[in-house]
Amino acid sequence: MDSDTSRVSSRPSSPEGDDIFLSAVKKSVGFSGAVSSTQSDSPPDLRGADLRGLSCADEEALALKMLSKKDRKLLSETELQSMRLKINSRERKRMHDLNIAMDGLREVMPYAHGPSVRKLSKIATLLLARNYILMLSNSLEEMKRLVSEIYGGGSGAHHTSFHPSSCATLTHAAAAPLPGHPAAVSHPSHPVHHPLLPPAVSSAASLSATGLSAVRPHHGLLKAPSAGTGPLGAGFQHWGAGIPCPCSMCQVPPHVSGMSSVSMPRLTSDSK
DNA sequence: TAGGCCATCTGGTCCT
DNA sequence: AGGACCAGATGGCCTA
Repeated sequence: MDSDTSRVSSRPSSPEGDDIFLSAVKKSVGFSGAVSSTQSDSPPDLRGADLRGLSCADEEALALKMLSKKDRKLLSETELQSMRLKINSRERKRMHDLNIAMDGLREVMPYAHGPSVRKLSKIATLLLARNYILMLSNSLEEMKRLVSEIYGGGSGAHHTSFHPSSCATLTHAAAAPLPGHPAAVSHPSHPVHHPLLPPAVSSAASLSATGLSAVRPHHGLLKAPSAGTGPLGAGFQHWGAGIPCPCSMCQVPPHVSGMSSVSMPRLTSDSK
């Protein structure tokens, strides 16, 4: 009944709730055809033949007229069953909302969005989001530090004077380049790893701590290898495209007041 | 065919 | 009491 992420990237993570609910109702009422045998849609003791046909209003009314002990028990079972359906429906809705939120998270992730790109799995989305947040906050701190270096009255006020040291503390020389950065895209053998990498400060220890190795993002997140756009695709080509790279190589204008003005919408607009 | 990922059901627990 | 949340179980679909 569900479809998987790899089928179509735009696959809705939530199937039609009405259909599922209706099918659940059918199944619960005794519509046992085309239903998986093991998946008990209602407690096994409630799936007796007595409940078949109670979906019909007439038969339900008829059952209400029968006030024997057995039928009262039946009534309570039907109530129990309807309650079960309600609970199941709520749970479905809850999971659907969760999936919607997950889709929203995917949309703002620095990851390719397109028909040829497989949707990130849930665990990959969460791990990527975590590391992306860490990376952004790290870059923000670095940015603040550089700005204070420039305008703080130090001898290194000139733009080029601080580049080597600051850049070294950033990601150019680090093992984990910023996503989309030239240093990052120069590793085609690790197409999807970079977006998942933690900030430059965090090293392999942090990487393993996040369990990223378990995600194995290279194992086919791309349905078809897109050599042109790379793993980040059109949605996140380079920091300079929308998110200024904090290094001086990428020439962040000194008049940029802060990261609050950084055009983050780039991510959302491209992700569409 | 095995493994990964997912949706759904279900019972339990906690909270309001 | 009712709802939200959670985790385990189960089966379907897809890919390597």
